[in-house]
Amino acid sequence: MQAKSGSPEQMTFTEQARRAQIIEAAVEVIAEVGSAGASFARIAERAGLSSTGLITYHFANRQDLIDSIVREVMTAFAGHVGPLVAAAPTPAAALDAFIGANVDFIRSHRRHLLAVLDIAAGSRDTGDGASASAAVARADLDALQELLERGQAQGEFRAFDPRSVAIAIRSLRDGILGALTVDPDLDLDAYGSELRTVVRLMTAVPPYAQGETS
Amino acid sequence: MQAKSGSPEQMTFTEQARRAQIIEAAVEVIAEVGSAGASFARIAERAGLSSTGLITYHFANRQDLIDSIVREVMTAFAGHVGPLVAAAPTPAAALDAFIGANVDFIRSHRRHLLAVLDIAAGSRDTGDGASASAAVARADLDALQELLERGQAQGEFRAFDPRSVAIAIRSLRDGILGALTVDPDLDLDAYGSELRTVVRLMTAVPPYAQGETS
Amino acid sequence: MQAKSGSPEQMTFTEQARRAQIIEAAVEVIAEVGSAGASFARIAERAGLSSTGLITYHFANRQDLIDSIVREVMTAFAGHVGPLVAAAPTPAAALDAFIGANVDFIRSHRRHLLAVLDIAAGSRDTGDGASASAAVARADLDALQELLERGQAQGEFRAFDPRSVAIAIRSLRDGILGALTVDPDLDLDAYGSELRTVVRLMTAVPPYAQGETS
Amino acid sequence: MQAKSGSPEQMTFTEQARRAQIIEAAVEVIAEVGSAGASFARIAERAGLSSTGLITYHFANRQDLIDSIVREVMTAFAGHVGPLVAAAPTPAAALDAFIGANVDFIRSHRRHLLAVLDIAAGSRDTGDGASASAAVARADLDALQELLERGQAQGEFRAFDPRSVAIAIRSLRDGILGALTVDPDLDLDAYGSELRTVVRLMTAVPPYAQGETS
DNA sequence: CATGAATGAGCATTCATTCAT
DNA sequence: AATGAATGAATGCTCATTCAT
Repeated sequence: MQAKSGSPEQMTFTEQARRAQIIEAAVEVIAEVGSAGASFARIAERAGLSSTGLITYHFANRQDLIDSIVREVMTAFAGHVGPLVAAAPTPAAALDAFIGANVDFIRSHRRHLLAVLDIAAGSRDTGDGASASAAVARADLDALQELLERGQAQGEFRAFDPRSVAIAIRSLRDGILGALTVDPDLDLDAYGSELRTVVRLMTAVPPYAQGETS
Repeated sequence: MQAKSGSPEQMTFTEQARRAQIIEAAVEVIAEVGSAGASFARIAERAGLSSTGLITYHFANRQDLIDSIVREVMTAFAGHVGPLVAAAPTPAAALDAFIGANVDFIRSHRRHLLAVLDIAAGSRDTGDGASASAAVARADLDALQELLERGQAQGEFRAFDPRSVAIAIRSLRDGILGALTVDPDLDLDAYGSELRTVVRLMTAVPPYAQGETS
Repeated sequence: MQAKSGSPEQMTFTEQARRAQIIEAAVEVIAEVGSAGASFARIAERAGLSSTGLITYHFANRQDLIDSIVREVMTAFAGHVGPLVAAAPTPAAALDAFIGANVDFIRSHRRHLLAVLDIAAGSRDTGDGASASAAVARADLDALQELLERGQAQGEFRAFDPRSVAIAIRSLRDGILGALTVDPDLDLDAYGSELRTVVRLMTAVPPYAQGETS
Repeated sequence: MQAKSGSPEQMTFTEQARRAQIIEAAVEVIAEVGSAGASFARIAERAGLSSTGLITYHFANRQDLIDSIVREVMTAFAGHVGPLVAAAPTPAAALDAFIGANVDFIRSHRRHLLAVLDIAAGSRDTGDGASASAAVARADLDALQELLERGQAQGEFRAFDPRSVAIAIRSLRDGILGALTVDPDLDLDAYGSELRTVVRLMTAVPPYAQGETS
């Protein structure tokens, strides 16, 4: 009778299409007015639905909708960034590809990421500690840290605390969206290339310093 | 008859104390459940007030309360970071001091900054673009950019786009709070010192370049 | 998603019925305690609704509800008075029919008119001057003035300032409600017939004048 | 300790002055935004008081303030109209003086009367049935009726139901304020003189009709 | 006499959610 | 599968009134 959260295979085609339509509308609304301002009424209006009841019909509740958005966007994100990073020959190249792929994805999915970022910012205190966005964020950070450790093991990266630098790199990535919000005309190409330089400099083994300090 | 927003000198002692008490309670609540979830009811409860009416009595508006929080925190922030940065002999030292002072302030005012960051994240779509937090954020970024340009002029920093790197550094600073939210046990000392290294590496004139130009 | 103000044809049967029910309850409450005292809570209670939310569900606004009441009552009023006035053979007969029809309508719709009068009295200071009730009142007065001018052109009415006498007649009509409020046991039949005499006397061509011109 | 409603003799000079000042401010505010919109905050602001507490200090409660306004204005009204009516040699002259004095008083005390009219319109349902304004209105009407009866006894007025015509005349008088509200530029002189004519015509003994019907 | 801080009831409105159809 | 009517809790805010000073 009600909102199945089961795997997609159990859904009819119509069901899947409706869910996608609602998620897309919700992403747009959240990107525009924030998660807090994205009422079911506004989302339904944007999606051209006749009633907010349809949202509750397809999603168990608000949290389910929000989680679905995060899952959807992060899946697409992983599908874009993952292969490019995996294809890189060395950890340094992978890190460079990671920044580039992130910038690319942000360019093409700005609203989706703004929405997810807004959701992540607002998901505190839920008690269960395992909101979809928090879990995804943690996994993301772990992967980055592992990449850094591999690079250190192979001598491509200088000696740093991998957790700290992973956090720093994630901060830089997330900061792009913040910058875009404040200044929508930001030149993403220029900023992205500066970011690649910055990340290279902060991770690279210093050419002389290495010898000098030893 | 109500809620004067006049300068603090025009306020009675009681008025100032109550406002401070309410602001403190609001900061705690916002840091915990976000600005959107920080209802007057919750703030009043936290502050031990008998009713939400007292909040409206001391602040004209919800917006007035929010703006007051931002003003209060940013004033304290500027009071801590500003002098330390100003006292530094060179731009590079100033940048290092900036990171250090930020980490210090975040350590001692975590909830205050979480609150302000949450407010800033949620202040979109207002249109006028002149919400208290947006203005403060812009001024902050401009100051950082100017510092970088001075350092470049004095040959302390490598050639980079000052705006981009200013944004990057701000991203790193703001990211601390995000990291603290996800992982409250983060070792701030360790992360702060890694951050200082990272910022030095990303701005410093590369050793070989240094040699070439000398 | 909510509170359509569209034409009645676009409404479902249920919608129309609920709106009518709420309007009827609101009229009763306003007639009793005035527009200012007619809170949604009181109206909902009178209508037997479970919550004030249902009022906001069917009407966009308090203003929308108030305007709907005025529109509804004035439409019924025009539907009763208009044809009777239009059917009269001469302006004098029309004026007589106007008074009679007004008294009739007041008798059968006392509370409705009390409500509308109260709304009209309270709709000041809005500035735009185009509240539903103000517009209706002006149109009403204009029609009355035009009737008087026609009567003067046909020699049925004495020479008077048509605007002034229109205002006077409207004052007499509106005064009925005031009198009914103060003294609910007022004999409307007696008062109505006296009013018809009074209006005839104040507009008729004086007998001697009549004789002179014949 | 608190708001005495006792006779003026028991009040100090300051007390009297403060009450007058508050009443005057309240009259202005009520005339502008209506009784419902005239909050203590607005009245205190208009009167230049530092707190609404001062109003409650001088008046027992809102009803006391409202009643005081009505009493004050109606006393002034009676002081102006009464003597002029009493000085007239005949009932017909008294009635004519009554209309003239009313128009005069309205001209010089427009806001005061608008305030009282608004108060009267909103004073329903109080239960005790004896709100200050209702009592005053009744006394006013009784006096008018008595005047009409005297005129009939002396053969100056035609045979009509004195109560009905008294109500009609009061309606005409009260209507002036309504007209002034809708159209502030109304020519009071012209309207007043038309009103005198109208009242004469509706009360006078018809020159021929009298003979014809007998 | 006067002040201003405090109180708590009441307001219109928004909202996610339920449910009969 | 979808609709739209209904619910009731929650929100920011206004208000008359109280009271210690």
